[in-house]
Amino acid sequence: MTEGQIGESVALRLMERALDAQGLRHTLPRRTILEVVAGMGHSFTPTELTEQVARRDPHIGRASVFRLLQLLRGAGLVERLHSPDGELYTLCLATEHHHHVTCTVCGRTATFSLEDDDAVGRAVERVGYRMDHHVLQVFGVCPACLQRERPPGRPEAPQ
Amino acid sequence: MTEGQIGESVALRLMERALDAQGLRHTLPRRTILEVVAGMGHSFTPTELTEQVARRDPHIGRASVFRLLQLLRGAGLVERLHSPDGELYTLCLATEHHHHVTCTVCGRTATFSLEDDDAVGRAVERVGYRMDHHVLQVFGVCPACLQRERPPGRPEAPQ
DNA sequence: TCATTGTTGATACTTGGTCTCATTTAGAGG
DNA sequence: CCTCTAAATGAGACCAAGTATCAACAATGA
Ligand SMILES: [Zn+2]
Ligand SMILES: [Zn+2]
Ligand SMILES: [Zn+2]
Ligand SMILES: [Zn+2]
Repeated sequence: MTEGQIGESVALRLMERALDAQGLRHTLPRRTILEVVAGMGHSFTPTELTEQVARRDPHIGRASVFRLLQLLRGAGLVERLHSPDGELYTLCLATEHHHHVTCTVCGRTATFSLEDDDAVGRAVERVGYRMDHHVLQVFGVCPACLQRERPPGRPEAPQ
Repeated sequence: MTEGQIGESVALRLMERALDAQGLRHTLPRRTILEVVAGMGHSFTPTELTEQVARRDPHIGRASVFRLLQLLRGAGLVERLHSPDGELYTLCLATEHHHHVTCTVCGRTATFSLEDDDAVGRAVERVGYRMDHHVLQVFGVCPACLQRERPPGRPEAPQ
């Protein structure tokens, strides 16, 4: 079993458990969409998702895909972010608070944590607001794409 | 002259200078849209903006509004953010790096800075990415709305 | 004044997403 | 296994936020 497949089945199990926890029913459309989401190796756009779902079962409606995405977001298992080229959804299984970097070249996403995450809350309180929630979106270039961008033997020109 | 009006004229001047700096022409539609943007006391949705623009000059096309918004974003004078209820644009004149808190009740926006803003870049580097840009969106409740939410004499129930 | 080139508005189109509603189906209880 | 009900579905209309195209128009510089 490849690492990807392990990740997939874990993701699938977690997502199903999250739906169970909300007393939601097991249906075939849900199962299909969940499998597709779990199979996504990286962040995906709604169109990518709906296309892949339609490929497995053209009968499944667009609305159901969005409905499920919303449930998963509510359960904290996928996050939506607003990338320069459209909406991106990312599967996210980590439980402790963290943030995401998304590669603007290939879409690969990594997670990281801040040493002092509460700094935001404190800074906001200083201007009199009560913080509800915060979203930190980071875009950059992943190690693999950096490698490709600056091939060995042709070092980056000094800027 | 009220504080709001001072802010408006400053905003207007800054925005026109930004367009000048790009060698862009002075046109009536642009002027009108700029005035409306400058007159916005808080963050606004595209629909709010287009409605207000249409009220001043129903002849101005939706596309021109979006085109100008894009120019202003490029010049760093307005920021777009993805709020729970739709897109929000915020006029932003400060020059040094900062972030925004948006009140989820009334839309009022405040700015704040982090003591250690580079913490994000460092955290991202630690996972091997090169950071391009980051967006920190904070939503909360502004002092005024907090006041209204918890009126004097009826203290917040201990939770 | 005139020519150039940037800008505009109309219109069509795309993407992301919600709403409604009639039909289907999961799954609980008998 | 059957029955009933509430949940879930898909079709399709609808809406918001943009973008692309393109012919008409207008700001500026010569
Ligand atoms: Zn995550
Ligand atoms: Zn990459
Ligand atoms: Zn700002
Ligand atoms: Zn407020």
